[in-house]
Amino acid sequence: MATIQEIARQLRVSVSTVSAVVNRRGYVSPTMRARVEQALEEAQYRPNDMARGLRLGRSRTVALIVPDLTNSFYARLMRGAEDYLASLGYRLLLADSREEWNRQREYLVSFANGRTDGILLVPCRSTDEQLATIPQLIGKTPLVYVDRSPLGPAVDSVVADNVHAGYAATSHLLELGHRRIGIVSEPLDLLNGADRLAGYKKALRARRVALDRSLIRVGANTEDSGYWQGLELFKLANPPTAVVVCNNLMTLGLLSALRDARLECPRDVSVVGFDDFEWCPYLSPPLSMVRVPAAELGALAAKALLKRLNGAGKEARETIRLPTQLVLRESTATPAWKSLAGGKTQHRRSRE
Amino acid sequence: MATIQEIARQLRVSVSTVSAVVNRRGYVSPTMRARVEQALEEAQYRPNDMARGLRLGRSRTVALIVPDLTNSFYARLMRGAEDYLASLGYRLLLADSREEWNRQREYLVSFANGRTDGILLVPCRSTDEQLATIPQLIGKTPLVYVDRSPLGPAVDSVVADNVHAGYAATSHLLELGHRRIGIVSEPLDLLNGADRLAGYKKALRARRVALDRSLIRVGANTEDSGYWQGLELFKLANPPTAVVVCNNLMTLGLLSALRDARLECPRDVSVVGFDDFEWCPYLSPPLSMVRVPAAELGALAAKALLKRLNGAGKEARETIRLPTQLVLRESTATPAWKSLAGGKTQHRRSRE
DNA sequence: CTGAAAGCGCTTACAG
DNA sequence: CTGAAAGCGCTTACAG
Repeated sequence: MATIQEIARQLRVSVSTVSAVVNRRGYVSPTMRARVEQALEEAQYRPNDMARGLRLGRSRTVALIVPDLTNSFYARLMRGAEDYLASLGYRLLLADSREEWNRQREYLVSFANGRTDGILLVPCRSTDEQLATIPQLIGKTPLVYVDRSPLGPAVDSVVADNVHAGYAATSHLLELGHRRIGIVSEPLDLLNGADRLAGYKKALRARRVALDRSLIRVGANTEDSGYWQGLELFKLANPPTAVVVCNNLMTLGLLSALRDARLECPRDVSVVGFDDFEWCPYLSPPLSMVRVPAAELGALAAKALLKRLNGAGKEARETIRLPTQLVLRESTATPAWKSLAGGKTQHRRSRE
Repeated sequence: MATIQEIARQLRVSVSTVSAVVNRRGYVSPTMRARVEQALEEAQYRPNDMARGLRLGRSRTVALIVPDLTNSFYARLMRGAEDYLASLGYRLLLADSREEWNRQREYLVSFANGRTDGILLVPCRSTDEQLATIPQLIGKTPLVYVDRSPLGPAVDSVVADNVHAGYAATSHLLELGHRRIGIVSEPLDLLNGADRLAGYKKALRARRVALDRSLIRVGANTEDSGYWQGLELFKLANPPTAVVVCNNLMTLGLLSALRDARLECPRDVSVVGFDDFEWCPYLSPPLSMVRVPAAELGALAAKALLKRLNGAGKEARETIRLPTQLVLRESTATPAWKSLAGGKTQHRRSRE
């Protein structure tokens, strides 16, 4: 592949001149420019970004690490980040940690060594000790946490308002008349999970509904765990008439559990899931879901990172918290005992 | 960030020695090694991959460009590639062309300029002229086409056996007794689309069912186009009793069309979709789908690329074609006219 | 076994 | 306006 040197030698001009026309900077006489451009074209010249990056000390490249790229929530988050970055001439490198600390560690090191300008991280589940090693792994590469953030305040992060999301989902069920409301929570070592559960508790408290610990199940964010935790809930002596499920894969699992327990949704049990996505209206029944603004999360995180890159980097770290939205479809309804007793019509939303 | 030079100076040894211990190559006396390792540790040394890549002329990095990362089919393909590459110490860079030629072009150039070792490409829809410019865009960076391949034979590619997939889906419907079978095809400028349609025609021919052009609708791979093409089919004077839909998003759209046409699946119309994925069993009805081995596609493409990288690169280009699988659920059944006439029980599969 | 030096391809003051 | 030269951080023959 042709280099600037070769082009310069061939044309008997200096490399600075060739470099100037390649980068459209500095003055080059029109005739000179034309000659160089033609030579570049003929030689099929392509700048070597590694050399350029080495010289410049930056690559206009940002990395994003997510815990599961097959989960459309993260795919949309990625897209939000990419669109924002592309509009400013930055490239996005993507990686999937598979919720495994070792993979995440390797990616962090790899991106830091590759001298990526900055890193966007949806951290995988990890212990406090692991989290504490992150700064050391990445050296001085700027980092912004997205969607999930560690508990310490000294980081930049962009997350959803999970407390309010949990509160809103639970309140909706309470308003329909449900009093025994179960929750399949995310792991509590994830701040998101803890916050959503806190919102649930807050909603019960606001309505003066006593907290029943047997209705709180902590899942592992997988379809399987949604299934098993759901079954536990349904075989309780006094089972819930409604369930909040804090992640989309677990919602899927809970649907299976419902089926295997011969329960019908929403007739027997109402369900509110988390992380709405394109297929939800087509599920059976169409699911009421909390929509978390994935693309905005990605875009704002990218924005915060670039700000950190360009600013002196001395401003205080900040956490941005985005509102969520409750999308009602057909998986939530007035509880059976109430519609029987009170004769109220069953609460349903049209499909759209 | 500390450099090898700095470490060497500080220790009063040569850079070669430091480099040798960093890379665990060549002989360094144990005491020397220990001293260097400690200094490296203290200085929090991280090798600069750009410098290394510039010097070595390779980066152990491969790029993958897909047309839609929010489509779980491509997410799984990506995962297959990543797993294979990681096992051999290669990194994967991901990009999403959004089915837009301009984005794809920029990524190709960017990866080529970044001196990525090789590129895996699921090409976006493009004209023959656009396709013809690809070699020029990427210079001599090795390229393997995945899932979709251009028509010329002079490329490496790993694709599904789409002719047979279309044949199997259609044959299944024919065996159930359907004779008016519609198809919502992918765009025909995509070889995949053309092949799946060819398989459909082949199946009809094998059963001596006359081809009815009004039953063939060409969609655009979007949910919207699945919806509209589906409606066209259903409002035919003589509508189909079954439909093959050649892509997962279009299948989604067709489900909406069915609903809006007040048709029930599979009672009124049977449906076989393409690109099975995790939520299909939960859809209403659970969908019978052609499963394309996305992860294998990704892994084998990565393998073919590495072979090209390491081999002298002189072997003939080759196309690898993977078999698909028909997954039967509840969206396909004996046609109504037949169950009425023949008194046969309706053909159903359990949900599993 | 260890050190001095060249060179990967580029950009950018600094002269002329 | 254009050219000669240094240097980004690394690896690797080549001497010693």
